[in-house]
Amino acid sequence: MQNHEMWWERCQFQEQMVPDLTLEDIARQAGVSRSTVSRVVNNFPNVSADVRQRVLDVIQQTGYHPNAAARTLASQRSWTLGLVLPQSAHQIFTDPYYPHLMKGIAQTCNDHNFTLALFLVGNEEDERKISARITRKGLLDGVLVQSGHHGDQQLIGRLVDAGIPQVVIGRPFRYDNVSYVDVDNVNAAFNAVTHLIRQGRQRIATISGLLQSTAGLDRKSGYLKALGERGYKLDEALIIEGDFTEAGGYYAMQSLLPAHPDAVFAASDVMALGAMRAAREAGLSVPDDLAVVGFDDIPIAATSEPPLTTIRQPVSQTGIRAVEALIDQIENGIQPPRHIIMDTQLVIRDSCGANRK
Amino acid sequence: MQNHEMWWERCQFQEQMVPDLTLEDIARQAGVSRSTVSRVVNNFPNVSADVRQRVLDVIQQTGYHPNAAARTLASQRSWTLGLVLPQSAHQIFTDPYYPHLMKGIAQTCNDHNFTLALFLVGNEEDERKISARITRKGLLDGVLVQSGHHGDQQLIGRLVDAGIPQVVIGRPFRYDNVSYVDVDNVNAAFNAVTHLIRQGRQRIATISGLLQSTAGLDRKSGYLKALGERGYKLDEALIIEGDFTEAGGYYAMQSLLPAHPDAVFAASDVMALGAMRAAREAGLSVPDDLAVVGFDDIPIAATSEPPLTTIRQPVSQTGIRAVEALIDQIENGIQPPRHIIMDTQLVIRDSCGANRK
DNA sequence: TGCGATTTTGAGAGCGCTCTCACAATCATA
DNA sequence: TATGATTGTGAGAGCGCTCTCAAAATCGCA
Repeated sequence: MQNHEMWWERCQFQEQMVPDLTLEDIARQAGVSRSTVSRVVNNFPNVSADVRQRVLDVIQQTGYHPNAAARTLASQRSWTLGLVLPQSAHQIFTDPYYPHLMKGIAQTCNDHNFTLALFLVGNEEDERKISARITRKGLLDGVLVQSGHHGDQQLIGRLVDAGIPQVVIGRPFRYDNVSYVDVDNVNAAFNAVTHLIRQGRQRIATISGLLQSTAGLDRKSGYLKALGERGYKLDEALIIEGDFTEAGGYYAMQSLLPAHPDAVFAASDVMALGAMRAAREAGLSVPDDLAVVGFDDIPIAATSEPPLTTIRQPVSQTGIRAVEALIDQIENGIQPPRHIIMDTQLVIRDSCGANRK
Repeated sequence: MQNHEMWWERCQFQEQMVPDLTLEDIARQAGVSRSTVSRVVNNFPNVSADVRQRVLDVIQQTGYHPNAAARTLASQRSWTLGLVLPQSAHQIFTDPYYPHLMKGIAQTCNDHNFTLALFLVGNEEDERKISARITRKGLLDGVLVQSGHHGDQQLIGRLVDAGIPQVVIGRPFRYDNVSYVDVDNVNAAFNAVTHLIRQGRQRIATISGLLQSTAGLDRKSGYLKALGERGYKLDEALIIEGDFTEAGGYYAMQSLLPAHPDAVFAASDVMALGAMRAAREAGLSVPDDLAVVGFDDIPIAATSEPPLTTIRQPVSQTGIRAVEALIDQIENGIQPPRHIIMDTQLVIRDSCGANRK
C-alpha cells in the first residue's frame, strides 16, 4: 500500500443502491485483469495512465468499494486500532479527560485512515471477553491502553505476551518493554506547589489522587519534592488521599481542616471544587484563608467561584502522540519502547491568591 | 453461529507467545477435519462429545484464536457496530452526555459480543472519509448515528441509500424509514415548566438549546405547550436561543434580565449554571428572585450553589436500547422503522424554590 | 440381522482481496 | 536492427474461515 489517502475517500457517494461489486466485476467491465484493478485501487505506480483512467471511470460509475474483510485477510493489515479504557477509567468516566483524549485519538486515527475500535472494560468478565477479542488476529493492528492504574497491569502484560503493538497512555506501573505517553505529573505538581510557596503560604496541604494510580502517585511526589526543596518539613496531617471525585474532595477537605492548612493542592479540579465547597461551608474564604490549586483545567474551572488556578494538561495532544507512536510501531516493527512525556502549564486564576490587589 | 458466547471468552490466556495458528493446524493436531473444528469453535451441535473434547483440548493447549477477518469474509458478518458522533456532537464533547451514552453503548456491544468502532466527524473532510469507510462492506454490520442536528441529515440519508442497518440516537429531522431512539424532550420540558408554574412563577423565561437541533426544538415546544395550556400569553422577550454552553447560558441570561423573568428553564444544566452565574452577578438571588430549572442532571448539578433542579434523562439506557434495536435489525432484517421514546424524570432540588420553608 | 432414518464427519467450493512471478510490451543503447 | 534493461499486465496461488453437500457411521425397530 503506497499511499494512505485512497481514491474512494475522494469519490462522490453513489446515490442509488448498488449490488455488491467485487474487483472481478470492475476488471471485467474495464477489460483488464483483477491485478490491474487492485493496483489502481491501491495507488500503485506501474499502471499506464489510460488504463488507470479507464478503471477509475468504471469504479466511479459503479460506486465500487473494496471489501474490508477481504483486504484484511489478504494483506494481514486491518487498518484498525483499538482503544482500551480499563475498569478504573470507566468509573470516573464523567471526567472531561476522556472525551478530550478520545477526540485527539479519533481525529488522528481518521487522519491516518485508521478505524478506531473502542473497548470499555467495566468488570472482570468484560476484561476476559475483551482481551480475547483484542488478541485475536485480523481485528486490530495495534492497541492503545489508557492506564496508569494498578489493576490494568495484567492487560498490558497480556498484550506484551501476545506480541501486539501497543502504546500505553499514562505511565504504567511496570514499564519495561512498553511504550507510553504521559504528562509530566511530577513537574506539574511541583510547579503548582512551588507557586503556592511563592505566595507565602506556610501550611500547604494536598488532596492526592488515588494512590493506586501513577498519576496520583506522581502528583504527590511533585508536591513532596516542592516542599522538600524549600525546606518545609513533612506534615502527614496535611496529606490525604482523594479519589478524583467532587465528593471525595469535599470530604478530604473536611478532614484536612483541623490541621489548619492555608493552601491546598488538589490532584484534580473536581476535587478542588469539592474542597472549595467544604471550605465555604466551614466559613473559610478562598483564597484569603485558603489558597486552592487544582489539576486538569476543566471548563468550569474558569467560571467557578472563585475561578480556579489549575494545571492544564495537553490531553488531546497526548492522544495524538500516542496514536502516532503506535502507527510508527506498526509500520516499522517493534522498536525499543518509547517514553513520551508531555509538558503542562500552570493557569493562574483567583483561587491561589496570586491575583489579589 | 448458534451461541454468541464463544469458548475463547472463557478460555484462559496463554502465556507464551504462539505462532499464528489456523483451523487447519488444529484439525491436523486433533486428527479431524477443518469442518469439525469449525463446528466446535462455533458451538454447533452435531459433534460427538469425545471429538468435541479432543478439539477443545488442542485449542486450549495451543492458544488458538480464530482469525476475525477470515470469519468476516466467509460469513459476511463482522460482529462490529459503528458509532458516529457527528460534527455538532464534536464541539460539545465535554458534555457528560456523550460519555454516558458511550458507556451504555459500549457495554451493550460487549454483552452481545460485538466490537464497537467509533467515528468522530470533525469537519467536512472527516465526513467524506468516514462515510466512505462506513459504507464499505465487510467492516460494519450496522451503524448508530448520534444525531438530531440539522447538519447530520445527509449522513443518515447516505446510510439509508446504502442499505446499511442503522439506528439514530436523537430524533432526526426527517425520520421516514429511519429507526431512532430519543428521550421525550417535549414532555420533559413540559413537566419542568409546569413545575415552575405550580410554584407560582409568573414570568417564566427559557434559554432554549440550539434550534438547529431537534432536542433544542422539542424542549422549546414543551416550554410553549406548558405555558399555553395554563393560559400564559407568549412573550418573545422571555425566549432566547442558547448554544448548550456555560458561556452561552451566561450571556443569554444577561439579555433576558431586562424582561424581568422570575423563573427560567434552561435546556441544559451547563446553560443553567451560566444563567445562575449571570443572575448572581446581577445581584439576583436564586431561587428567591429567580427560579432556575436545568436539563441533564450532570454531576455538579447536585453540588452547585444552590443545587440545581433539573431533568434527568436516561442516557446510558438510551444507548442500550439503540444497540439492541440495531442488533435486532441486523439479525432479523430490515423492518418497519421503530421509534423508541424514553421517559425522563424531574429532579427537584433548591434552585426552583420548591424546597423553601 | 437388515433396512431406512438419523447423526456425525469430511471434501471442497467459495468469500474478495493481495502479491509474487512470469510474460509481453516498450524503451535506451550500441 | 539486435540486445538488454525497464515498465505494464495477467495468471494464479494463497489469506483462514464458513457452509453446503455427500459419504460414513450410528441408531431404532421390525
